[in-house]
Amino acid sequence: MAKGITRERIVAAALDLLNDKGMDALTVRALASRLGVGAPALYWHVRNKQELLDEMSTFVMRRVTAALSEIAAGAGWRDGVAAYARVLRSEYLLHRDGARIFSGTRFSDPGVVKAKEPWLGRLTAAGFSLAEADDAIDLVTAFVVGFVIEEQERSQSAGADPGRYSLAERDAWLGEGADLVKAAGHLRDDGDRRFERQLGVVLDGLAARLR
Amino acid sequence: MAKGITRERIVAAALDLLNDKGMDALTVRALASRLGVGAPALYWHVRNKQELLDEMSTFVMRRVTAALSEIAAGAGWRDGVAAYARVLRSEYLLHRDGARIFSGTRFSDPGVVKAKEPWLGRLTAAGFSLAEADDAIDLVTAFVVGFVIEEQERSQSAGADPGRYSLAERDAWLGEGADLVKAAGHLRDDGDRRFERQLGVVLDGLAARLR
DNA sequence: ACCTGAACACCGTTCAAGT
DNA sequence: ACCTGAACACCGTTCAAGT
Repeated sequence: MAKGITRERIVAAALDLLNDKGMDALTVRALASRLGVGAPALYWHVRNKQELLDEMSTFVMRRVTAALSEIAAGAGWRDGVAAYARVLRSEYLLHRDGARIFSGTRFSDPGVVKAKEPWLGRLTAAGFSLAEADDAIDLVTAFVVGFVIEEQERSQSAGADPGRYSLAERDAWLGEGADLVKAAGHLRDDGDRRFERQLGVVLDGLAARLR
Repeated sequence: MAKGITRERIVAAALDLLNDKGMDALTVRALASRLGVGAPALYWHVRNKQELLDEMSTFVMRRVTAALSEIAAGAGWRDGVAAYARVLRSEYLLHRDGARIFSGTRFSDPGVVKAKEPWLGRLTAAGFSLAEADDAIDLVTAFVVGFVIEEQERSQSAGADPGRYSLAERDAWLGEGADLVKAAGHLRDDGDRRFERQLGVVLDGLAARLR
């Protein structure tokens, strides 16, 4: 019953395995056994493990572009860019270590790269030059990637080593001085709010380019 | 002559090996042989490979904080934050896949975290609230991490697969349509200039918070 | 205290052979 | 066309034993 392995089923199972067991446990052998086949069977459908990882990240990015094509048809540039940032973050957050694994990989699907087209159109229509529009998309993408990498690392090592991020232990670990660092740690609120505030700063910076 | 392995020598050799051969070739065995010892010898000085990676990233971040303590004593907040962003980027660029490997890791040295203290002081003195100052540092860090991950991935896969990033091949790969994406690709200039422009946008966004 | 030799339980990948 | 079985050249890590 497990036969009839396809490229899509392999990618889907790989994403499941990643979420279940984490990056280190995402091995060709474990993936194959989850699909009910031997490890060499996968090499009929996929050139090597790197191609599998590329395919996984292409899958995630296709979901991002699909989610975006439904939104933001008539919205202003600011709301549109904000929606892009939120969708990218939430898709990364769906997968363990998503930002680290899926960022900075080459897409096997031209459609994912082409998805930039309407955004460039919207931004230039709003008054940005083409170069500014391209910079804007790259900047927002870079911000989301960096933000979520830190966010996921934090939540993961909090799970593995609870107390490492408790405020009291952190204060003790920091030792003498560093009062502002400690105070800032106590002010720190949840990821959603911090994301929205920092995204707002980026959008304000982009808005400043329109004058 | 190769004896007298220390933690520092191991970390230095690991960074060398990373630059020479890349992430996949950074194995405990290869590192040991470069130091003229057997692989198990390293486990006397380091708990496991993860601890070695943490130590490497702490080393890199110590260089960042050291470089910063020499600059930016009397500079304004904007120049100071810009200097931080540039130093962080250039230290990441010194190591192959530096941004991906060294971002989002836990520091073994409280001193690295404490280095935020003078920055929080400078930003609050300039009129930011403590929460805004903390956000500002995180935002700039996230931007640099995301930017350099993309930058290093691009330069690495350009080295491995030349032509993959040639404009003509890329245009052909994109196929029909996507005229703005293609035009933006042709406008794209070098990393330094793109970094400075995007950093400027972030700084403008932060400046908007001062009113 | 510091390192070696040998071993354990794994990896990704290849390839002849089966159906 | 699709998959198995067996094998190759590796991994990270442990541990008794040496000095």
